[in-house]
Amino acid sequence: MRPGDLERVQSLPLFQDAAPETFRVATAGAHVQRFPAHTMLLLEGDPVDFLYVLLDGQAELHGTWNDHETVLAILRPVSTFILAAVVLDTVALMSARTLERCELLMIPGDAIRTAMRLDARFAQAVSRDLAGGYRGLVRTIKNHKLRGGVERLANYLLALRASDNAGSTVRLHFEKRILASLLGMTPENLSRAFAALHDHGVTVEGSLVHIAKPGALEALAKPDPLIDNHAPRGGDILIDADAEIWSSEWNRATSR
Amino acid sequence: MRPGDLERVQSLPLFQDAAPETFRVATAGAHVQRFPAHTMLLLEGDPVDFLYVLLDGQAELHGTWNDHETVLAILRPVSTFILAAVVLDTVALMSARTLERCELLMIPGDAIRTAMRLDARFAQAVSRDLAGGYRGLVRTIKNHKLRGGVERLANYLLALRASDNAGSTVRLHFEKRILASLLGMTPENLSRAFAALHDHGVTVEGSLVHIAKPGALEALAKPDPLIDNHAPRGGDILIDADAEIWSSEWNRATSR
DNA sequence: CGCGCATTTGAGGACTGTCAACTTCCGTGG
DNA sequence: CCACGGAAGTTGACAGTCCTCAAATGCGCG
Repeated sequence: MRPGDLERVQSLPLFQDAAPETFRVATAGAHVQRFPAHTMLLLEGDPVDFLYVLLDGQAELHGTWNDHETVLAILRPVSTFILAAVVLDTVALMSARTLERCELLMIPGDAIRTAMRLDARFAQAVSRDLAGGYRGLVRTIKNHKLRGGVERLANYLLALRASDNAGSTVRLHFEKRILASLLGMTPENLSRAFAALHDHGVTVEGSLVHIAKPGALEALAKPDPLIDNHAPRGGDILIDADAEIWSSEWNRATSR
Repeated sequence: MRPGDLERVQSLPLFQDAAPETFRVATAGAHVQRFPAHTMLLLEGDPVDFLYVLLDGQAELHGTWNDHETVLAILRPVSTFILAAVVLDTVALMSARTLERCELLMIPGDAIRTAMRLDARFAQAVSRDLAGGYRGLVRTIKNHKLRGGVERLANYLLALRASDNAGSTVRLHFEKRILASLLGMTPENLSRAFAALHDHGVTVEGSLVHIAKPGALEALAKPDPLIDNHAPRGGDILIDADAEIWSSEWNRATSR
C-alpha cells in the first residue's frame, strides 16, 4: 500500500467516524492487490468474503440474465463496494470487473461484521452508507422508469458538468458502450441520443462533449433534486442539510 | 394500538434483536394513527420526521417526475418504510399513499437515531434491514433493465405463487393499474401482457389468475435467484444461508 | 338502477433493439 | 515512424416493443 492510501481509506465516511481501534483491527487483516484491466473481481452468485475498497483505477458493477448484461454502476476511487452483501454475509447480486488497471484494498468481511458488533459508531456509519446507497438506487429506478433515453443522457451530461468542473465541456470517463449500458440503452441508441441533443447545443468529439446552451439542455432534461442529486434545490427552503453519504457504492456513477 | 400490535412490531427483524430498553424508549414516543383509503402519508421532498410501520392495510410508495408517476413498491403489514431517510435525517425520495384504510405506527426519527447511538445491536439490525432493502432494489433494477414487460409479469406471477400459496391460482392484491405501474408499463400493456401469457397457460378472471402450466410459464420467465428471490437455488451448493432481511421496505413488493 | 372508474381492445405512432455495413480510433508490431 | 488489425463508434434499414389516444366493455358502489 502506498503512503497515504491508509489515510484515504480512513477519510471515507464509512471509516472516519469509527474508533481508531476499530479501523486498526479492520485494516490489519486487509491486503492490497493490483488487478489488470478487464479482470473479473467478483462474480454474481459467489459468496462475498471481502469488502472491496477501490484505491485506484476504474471498475464496473454489472448484472447478467439470459445472456444479456447491464452495467449497474461505475466505480471511481476512493469508494467501497458490495457492502450490503458483506453485512448480510451472503452472495453477491452484482459482478465486478476492472475497466483499467486497478488497485484494491480488500478487507475481510468477518472483520467488518465484528467491527459493527464492537463499535456502535461504526455500525451507524455502515447504516448511513447503506442508506445513502439505497437512496441512490431509488433515484436510479425513478430515472429509468420515468424518463426516456434522451432525457437520461441529458441529465447525465448535466450531472457530469456539475461534478467534474464548471466549464461547458465535459469528458466521458469511460467508453460509450459502457455509458450506454449504464443508461439502459444500446450503443446504437446512445449515438442517436447524442444526435438528438445536437439540436439542443450538444456536440461530441470523441470523449469530449461540449454543451453550448446549458439552458436549452436543462429545459429538455428537467433535472430534479429528487432524482439527480445535482439539480438546483428549490431556493425557498433554508434547511438544506441533505448530507447524503456518497462515498461508497453507487458513487458518482448512476445519476449524478 | 390493539393488543398484539406491539408484539408484531417487536417481532420485526428490525426490532427483535434490539435491547428491550431500546424498544421501550423507541415506542414510548410513538403513536398509532388510522388513515382512510387513498390518503397521502408523505410527499417526496418533505422532511421525514417518523419511521412508519404499517400495521394494517395496504400502502404504496411512488415517485413523480414531469407529471408522470410510477409505483415503486407495495407495502403490506407488518413492514416499516422510509428507514433510509430516517437514518440520514433528510427528505423523502418517495411519496407514500394508502391504497385502503390503514393503521400505522409512527416512531419519531429522533428516537430511531438515538437508539442506534445507544444500542449497537439495534444499529446492526438497521444495517441489515437497509442492506436487505438495498439488495431488493438491485434486484428491481436488474429486473427492469434486463427483462421485457411480459417477462416481468411472468416472474411476478411466479413470485406470487411462491409466496402466497402452493396452489395454481393466485390472487392479485391490488388493482391492475397499480400492478402495471409497479412493473413499469401502462395498464393497456399489462392487459396485453396477460393476453400474451394466455398461450402459456395463464387465464385471468378479475383479480384471480390461474396458472395451468407452471412449467411453461417458468420456461418463459426464466426466474433467477439473483433477481427474483424466490427462484429455485442451484441444487449443488449446500451453503444456502441467504438469510436476507425482508421485513421492511420492499417487502414482498417488487420482485418476489 | 345508473354512474364512474377500471379494464379491455383496437389503431396508429414513437421509441428502442437488432442486424449489417461503414468509418474512426487506438494499440501493436514491424 | 508508419502500417496494420481489431475493436469502438456511427449510420441506415427494419422489426419488435411500448406508449398514446379512442372507444367499447365490465365492474362496483352509491
